[in-house]
Amino acid sequence: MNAKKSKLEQQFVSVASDDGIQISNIFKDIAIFVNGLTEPSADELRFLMMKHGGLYHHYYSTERTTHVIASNLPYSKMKLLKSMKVVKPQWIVDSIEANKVLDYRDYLLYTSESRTQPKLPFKTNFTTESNSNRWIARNASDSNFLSEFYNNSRLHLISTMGATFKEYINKLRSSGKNVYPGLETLKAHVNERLSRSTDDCTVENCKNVIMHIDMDCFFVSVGIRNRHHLMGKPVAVTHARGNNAHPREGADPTLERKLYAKKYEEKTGTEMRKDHWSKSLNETDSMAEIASCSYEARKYGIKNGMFLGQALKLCPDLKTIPYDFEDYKEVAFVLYDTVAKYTLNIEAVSCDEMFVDCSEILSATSATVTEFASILRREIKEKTGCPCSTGFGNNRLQARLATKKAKPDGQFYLKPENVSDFMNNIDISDLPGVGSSTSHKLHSMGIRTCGKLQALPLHKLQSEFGNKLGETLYKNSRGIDEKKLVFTNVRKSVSAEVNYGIRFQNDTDRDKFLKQLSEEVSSRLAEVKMKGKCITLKIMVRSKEAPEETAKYMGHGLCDYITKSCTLSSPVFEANSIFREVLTIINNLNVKAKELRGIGIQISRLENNAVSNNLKKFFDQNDKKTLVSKVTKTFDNANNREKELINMPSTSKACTLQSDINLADVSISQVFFFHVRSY
DNA sequence: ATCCTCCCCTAC
DNA sequence: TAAGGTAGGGGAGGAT
Ligand SMILES: Nc1ccn([C@H]2C[C@H](O)[C@@H](COP(=O)(O)OP(=O)(O)OP(=O)(O)O)O2)c(=O)n1
Ligand SMILES: [Mg+2]
Ligand SMILES: [Mg+2]
Repeated sequence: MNAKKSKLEQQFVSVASDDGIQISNIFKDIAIFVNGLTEPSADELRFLMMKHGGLYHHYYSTERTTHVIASNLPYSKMKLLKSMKVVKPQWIVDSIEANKVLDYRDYLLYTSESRTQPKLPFKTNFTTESNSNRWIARNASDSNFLSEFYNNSRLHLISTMGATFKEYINKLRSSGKNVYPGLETLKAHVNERLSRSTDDCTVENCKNVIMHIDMDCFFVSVGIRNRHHLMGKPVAVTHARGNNAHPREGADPTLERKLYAKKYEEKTGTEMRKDHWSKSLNETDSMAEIASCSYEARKYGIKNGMFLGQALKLCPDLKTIPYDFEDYKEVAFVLYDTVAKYTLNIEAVSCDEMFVDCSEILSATSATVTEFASILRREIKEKTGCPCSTGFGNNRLQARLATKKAKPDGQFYLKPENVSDFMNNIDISDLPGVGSSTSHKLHSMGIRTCGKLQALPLHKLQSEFGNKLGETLYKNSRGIDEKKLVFTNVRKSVSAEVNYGIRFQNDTDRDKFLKQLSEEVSSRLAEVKMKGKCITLKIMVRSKEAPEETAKYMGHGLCDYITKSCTLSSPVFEANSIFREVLTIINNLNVKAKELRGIGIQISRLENNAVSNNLKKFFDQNDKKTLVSKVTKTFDNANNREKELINMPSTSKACTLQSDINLADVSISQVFFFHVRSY
């Protein structure tokens, strides 16, 4: 491959120097870096740039590279390059044809959800392969679909943010220099107080006080900060603004819901009571999901995850507001940073939620639970403008249930002597681990509260729900939870899946998407410096009885789920290796491309793919001459980069580096450079 | 016994 | 129109 490439390069070089003619100077202020496979190829682009007065960078430089050229950029890589102009290669070709530099903005690889970049209208008549970048991707056959989708998927956002904060806590804890400025402020406050509430904890039982903290209707709270007229009103965050669905030929919400219910009955032998689709919708009712709804909206029975159409039936007055992904991130970081001022004994649960072991905070400051909760909540509200609630108890279960009681904008300490009474009235579906399936089973046994649940003997619960869940139900119903907080998180799998917009006409489109997804997973593995032995392909296939057109626009509809995995003798992270395996799997499954409604790739049995391992491999696989030349080539670039990097916090530094590494495709030499420099 | 694969369930 | 992701716990049943 390398040999082939250099031969090509020589050809171009010799052609260029042979005739020595520069055709034009249109690219005189342009310097490109080509990422990944493109059409025209990188070598051809290099040749074209040379002929038209432009520069071609073998390595990406933030200072000097003006444009990144790519046909496909894994989304996770693209995110790191948000500030760069990532442009389709056609820009170069068309510019040469026009003999002037065309507006690169017409050739941007992706469209963003950002408000500053208005989306161009969709024109059905003119969509072609070569200019499809001008229009918004409608389904997974479009090459832009994946990034378009991830840019707008709130579930993708909360998943990646969850992972981000688990990693964030890991990093803060392992950085060693742990200072807790919050403890001093708390102490000062304690010294000023007039009297200690008797209705609170004493020094002895400060041990093992667990706090659970969670933002109140997170996305809504963030969104209404600057929408004063919506405060105190029923509000929901969703993509749709009202019941405005376009009717589509063959789409039948009533039929699909009936089939869904039928399938459910066949499986469970009981009637479906799915909250989120319990009302019949007509074809213009919105099937956009509500990510979060205000407490005023909840009074009407509206819930997170419900279709907007159904919510509007419950409350026609419901106001909807759009997403603001950047703001959610900002607020979430403030939440975590604020708690981290007091302790790093934090188990990150999600972007708006965590468990905290408060034993050290309370014993170090002699603050009461109530004092700490008030101060912490006030601080978070002052900094973010958003309310949160806290619950305290002797274990994570009690803390979580206390939060539930405290909401919204409140705090509650479930003291040991009150646990027994408190549990009696707790609804079984409030227990963590009890979702729709388990609660439905319990309901059909006539059990709705933990008090009732306590009457069932352990063996009965275990035979009904399995050993583990049975035991958990038995203990949790009594307020017992032996699970410890987990402060350092270890990844066990990495995956990327898309079950929206999957519509393929043929295997070629299917395979193109599968390749992009492989690149996405590979890029995520690289981000966390991991590789894995087990590759799993997950697909959703239209159920036989389901109509081809789904009730929800581009939704998956009623599906059968299939997963198939293969285990390799040695772990991999390269996109090609992953693609090869999933392609084999999908070809053996004999599922028609047109019937696919969802695709996912998961890598498990992970091992570290640490820099030092790569370095070692790099040394093993290259002779001395190659090593020296590769490292020298990146020296200049890396030297410039370091100036920018030096002021960054270590996490961003690692990210930026990682993006360079992926981008430049010179992983080892660049890492080598920094590795050596940092010691 | 223990492990592996293919599920199902749950939480955000 | 709409953006139904992602990670982990765990069970059934077959292979070792
Ligand atoms: N089905 C869901 C559930 C949650 N979320 C997002 C939006 C929520 O705001 C955020 C946090 O989830 P929570 O379960 O904490 O719910 P809220 O914060 O919205 O409300 P609560 O006050 O009950 O915590 O995650 C989502 O998009 N879809
Ligand atoms: Mg919340
Ligand atoms: Mg939450």
